[in-house]
Amino acid sequence: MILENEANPVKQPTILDVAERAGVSKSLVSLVMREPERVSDTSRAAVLAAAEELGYRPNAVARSLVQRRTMVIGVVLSDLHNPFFADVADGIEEAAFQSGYRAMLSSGFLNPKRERGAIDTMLDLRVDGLIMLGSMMKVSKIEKVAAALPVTLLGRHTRSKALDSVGADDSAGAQEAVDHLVSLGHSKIAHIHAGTAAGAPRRRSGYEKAMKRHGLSAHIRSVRGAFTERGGAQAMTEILESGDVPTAIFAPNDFAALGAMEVIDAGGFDIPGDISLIGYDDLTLSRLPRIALTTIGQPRVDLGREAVHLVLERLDENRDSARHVVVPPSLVVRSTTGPPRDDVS
Amino acid sequence: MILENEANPVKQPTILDVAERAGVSKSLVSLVMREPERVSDTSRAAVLAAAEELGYRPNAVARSLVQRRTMVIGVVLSDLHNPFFADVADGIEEAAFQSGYRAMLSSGFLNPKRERGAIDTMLDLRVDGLIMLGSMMKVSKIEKVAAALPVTLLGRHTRSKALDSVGADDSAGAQEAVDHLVSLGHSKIAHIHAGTAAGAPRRRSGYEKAMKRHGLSAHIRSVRGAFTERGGAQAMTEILESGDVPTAIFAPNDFAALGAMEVIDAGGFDIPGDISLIGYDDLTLSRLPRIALTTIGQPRVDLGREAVHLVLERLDENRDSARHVVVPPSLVVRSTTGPPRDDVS
DNA sequence: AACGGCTATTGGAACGTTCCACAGTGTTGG
DNA sequence: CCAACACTGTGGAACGTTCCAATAGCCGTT
Repeated sequence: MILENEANPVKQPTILDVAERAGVSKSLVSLVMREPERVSDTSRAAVLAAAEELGYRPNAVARSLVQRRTMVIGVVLSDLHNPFFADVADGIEEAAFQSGYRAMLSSGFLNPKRERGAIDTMLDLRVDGLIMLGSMMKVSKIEKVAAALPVTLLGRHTRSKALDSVGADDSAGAQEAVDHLVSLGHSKIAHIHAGTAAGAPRRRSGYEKAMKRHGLSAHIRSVRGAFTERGGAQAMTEILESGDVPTAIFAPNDFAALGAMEVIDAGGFDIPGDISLIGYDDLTLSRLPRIALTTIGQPRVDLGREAVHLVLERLDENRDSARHVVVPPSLVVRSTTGPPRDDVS
Repeated sequence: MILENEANPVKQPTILDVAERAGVSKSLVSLVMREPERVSDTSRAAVLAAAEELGYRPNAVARSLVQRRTMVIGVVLSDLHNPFFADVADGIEEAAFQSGYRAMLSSGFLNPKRERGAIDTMLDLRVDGLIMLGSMMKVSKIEKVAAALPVTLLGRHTRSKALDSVGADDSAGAQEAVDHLVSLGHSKIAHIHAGTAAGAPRRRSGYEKAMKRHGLSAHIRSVRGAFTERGGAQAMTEILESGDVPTAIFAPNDFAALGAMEVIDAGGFDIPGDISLIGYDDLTLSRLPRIALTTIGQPRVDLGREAVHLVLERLDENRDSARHVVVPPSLVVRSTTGPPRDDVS
């Protein structure tokens, strides 16, 4: 008895095995797999039967080699834990599948070095296009990657000539947030900003623009925070300790809003009685009843779909100039916003 | 002027281009890429310089074809949104990378058909091994896949002879939950169970076992719920409406606990004053101060690492019998559990 | 009877690597 | 001074497909 010493449990059948069994040439088997209608009924049946019996499965590696296409779109997410990206990835997988492509994901672990590694892996595997979700790398580095294949940046704005991008209109979203608060009667509306992080500057300028539009320039107040729970908490602490407490807070995203919420709760203030709070992103957890955060939602699945289209335009329609797509966000009203206590303060 | 009509922005250089430029054979270039120390200093320098100038990057597709190995471990997650899987995936990527492999993720969208599609993609791409996170497919179908490559099931128990598995000890975790409640003085402890869903039966039997061990057989009470917010809410509603309200609830997971929490809150009961609540899984959101759920945590990153090792044992060490690894869970105490109001009821 | 035009099928080259047997070229030691 | 051996480097086969030009067979037309 001879022991099988292969690492692989079973050697998989190749197109030649199928051809031999069906009594035809390998070319015909290949044709049956790709364009069955172009083969005679008898041959097709024989090939299909042989393939079935052997459990044949075309080797995508070999196919990719000769076609110089993998039909795979690589997706590098900066953070697997961010539920926002999960929704976007859904849209990406969906759209890719419908166009005959498949999506493969890899995580960057919120770390530019590891993100670089993830990209290299994708490049080695010769994916046909790349979508970067919330990348933390420098645009100039990403542009170098874009010289080799179509790259779309998602959730981050750029004016790059080499790169496509798709994102929500952060300025418009911020203005919607302010409009909502003003319509409730607020005027002392403070903003926690997240510095120069992706999307943060536009949210801040949208806030300022809307405040001016409502004649509230005097009340503009931006406090430095970050896109994290901690950043939101620190900024909120600073605001409370200043003694001058606004009636409403516009946080740069939901995580920061959550941090602010904790500090407001701990300070003995009521939300929204004393302070209204609005976030940005509409995380899944923001709709939990105990949280019930009013926020600005982004059309996540659409974002994913749009990103795939941008890649495919370059791949299948030879577009070679950059496109930057902007989609509108929308307000989601829940329980953390309401009219200020003293309408006439 | 001739227009470049290629779909690919730039044709990537091959090993032959590098060889020509460096004035050596392709074999030598290959050797420099794989075992640089076996090449003379001058040749190595020449090859490296040529590769650098050309921006050469070995084609993993071609390499995989000849080596019949892709050095990729496929990970099929049943749901990208489940933060539990995100942590596990971290462990997987980490461990795979350290062993020279790379992990590629794909989502099954909580749908057995699409999960099947994700697996087929992985199989076509000839990944070397497969890890399934919280799969929704029948074990018998997965066993067929396991005939072609090493497969590890994570977060789901099986006694399969063809498949490896790794999971936390759900029975032990459930017992820890009960032990904790009993040590606080509870005796009327009800359990919301999730039927036959993955892991649910063991959590239920662990609950019953612990109750018996504490001489509380008379108080055993399992109400049908599910692994979702909604399922938890429905079961909790049923419990409250029964008139016989226990002093503590052990939910089958954190999502269900969240649902129960909403119903308890809405019913005007205090947590943990009137009712203590304990979940299972330790989701990231469970540690938000407004939630602060006491729960049973699983060593997620370790689970991921262990899954990779199981795959690699088959791949690199030729193991061919199934292994089922169980890791112990641990209690995480937060604010939803406390002593019952009337210690002497 | 020869030919043109179909349709169905085939063999071989190509894709970009790795792997292996082998060929030079010194160097060492008997 | 030559056999043995390291050390470097090379050419060709192989991996499993797709693609393309070529062929075989058949039918109808002149």
